[in-house]
Amino acid sequence: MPELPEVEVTRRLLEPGMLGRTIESVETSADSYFFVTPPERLRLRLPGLAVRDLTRQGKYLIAGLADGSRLVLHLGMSGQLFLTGTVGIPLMKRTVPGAIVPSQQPSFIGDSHTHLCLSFADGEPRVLFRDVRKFGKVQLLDPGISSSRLERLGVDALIASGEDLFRASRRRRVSVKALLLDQSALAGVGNIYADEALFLSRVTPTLRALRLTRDKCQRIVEAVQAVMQRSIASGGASISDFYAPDGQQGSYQRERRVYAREGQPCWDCGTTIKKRMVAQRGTHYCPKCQR
DNA sequence: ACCGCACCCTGAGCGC
DNA sequence: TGCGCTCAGGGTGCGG
Repeated sequence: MPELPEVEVTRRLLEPGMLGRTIESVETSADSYFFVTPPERLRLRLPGLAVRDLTRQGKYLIAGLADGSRLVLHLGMSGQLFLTGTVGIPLMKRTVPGAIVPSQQPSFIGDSHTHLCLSFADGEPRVLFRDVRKFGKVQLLDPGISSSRLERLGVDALIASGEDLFRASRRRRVSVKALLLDQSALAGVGNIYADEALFLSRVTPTLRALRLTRDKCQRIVEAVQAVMQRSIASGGASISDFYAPDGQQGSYQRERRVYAREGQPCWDCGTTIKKRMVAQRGTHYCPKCQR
């Protein structure tokens, strides 16, 4: 689900519900590989810490805490972050029990897919982290400790230059599609925006990275940023089930030109949009516009 | 160093 | 209705 634009939309809506607030208690589901930091440790360490800032690096959200530690969150494929209380949270077809009537709380808010609940000293709202497939991650970094996950990331896609992509493409025999999905090249591009940006810049997904010119890299990065900025402005892409922390869905899916449009006509030339596997991912493109 | 692949997990949609 | 199969917007770790 979530690529850079969805994570940024999440960050913007979550920020006012976290900034300056002191965590009072932490509830978690049972330990699983969702927890890079074991849940007992989160329950022990987080209470008493205020949230200093909420930043984003690629698809990662990072809450800076008062003692200098950082809570790193990744949404994986199906992760959702919610603020309780606002509207009653749409979770697939259900609503989180207790999201609307907090007083009826049992000990744990949310459903069986809710893995983390942060409660704050000043009351509602709480922050819920739900993730059906558990490909998401939560990790607490002690003050001054770095994370190999974050260190591996390339320049954030929103601020990258054509030259950044060009440098990352040298001596890479992989397809340009694979290069865009590589988080150490540009951070934040996923399958949807890779396909959309390649369409917009008229580049075939299978083109070898080492054959890219500076000029083409420039066009691709401009296209990546154009589709991402546009998506952020429209609340992200809710193609299957992205919900922002306030329960709202985005509308970027209505603007997509190729992703999940196989068999439909290209908006520009009318040619049928094709889908094939590139870099082990479903890849959508217009065979006439992109070559 | 780089590359492709298996794998982590659950749910939806499809054909039979 | 139900079964089994495939696929899904991500990332890591492994062997070649």
